[in-house]
Amino acid sequence: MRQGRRLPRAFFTRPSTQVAPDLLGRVLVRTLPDGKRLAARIVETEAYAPGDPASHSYRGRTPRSEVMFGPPGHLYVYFTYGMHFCMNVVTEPDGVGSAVLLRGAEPLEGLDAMAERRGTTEVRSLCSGPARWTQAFGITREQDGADLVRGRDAYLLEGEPVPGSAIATTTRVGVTVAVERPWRFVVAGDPFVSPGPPSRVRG
DNA sequence: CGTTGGATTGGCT
DNA sequence: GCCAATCCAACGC
Repeated sequence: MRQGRRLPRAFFTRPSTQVAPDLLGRVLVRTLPDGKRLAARIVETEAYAPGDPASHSYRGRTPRSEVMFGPPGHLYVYFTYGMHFCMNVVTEPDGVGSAVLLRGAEPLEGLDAMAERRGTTEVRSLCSGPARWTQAFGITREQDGADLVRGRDAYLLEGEPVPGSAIATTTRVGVTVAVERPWRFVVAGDPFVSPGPPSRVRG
């Protein structure tokens, strides 16, 4: 299956609210330490913007959020709830704290390795949910800051972008502030989207 | 330095 | 539907 070329730096050098819907249909590839390759098609994202009270960048640079303020096209990985990792794609120019949370994907390649890490063979439980996906892909603190444009650990391929008419928006999951910003983007009706708030298809 | 609660998940009622 | 698991960032004193 052909997935095209890597997404270039310029793809990420835009507002997170533009990058988030544009990431749907793209393919995240992971090279495990043993050389095995995993791939999945993105179906669910969330945008976190500068000045956004829900963003880790809202209160300025901290050791944790530092990568968010760095150059675009890098991975921002954080640890939460004492046991889970979540991964983001850094957006906007160097110096701006902005990113897109990767929340869900359709497994394409390396399902056996994903199932082993996840402890289940249920395909819809492998990468549907931000912490499930990082576990399936073996993404931890060690990949925080990884360069998706030039690196080998993880990268993004063009895949097939999803047209606006097939994208639905909702409020962000688990976010109690800034509910007026409907910045969760999903492929409408896709079975690999995790359950979430009621969605509305874009016009 | 102590407290609080989180961009979650899975198991149990 | 409810809640425990389990770390640590951020904030207040």
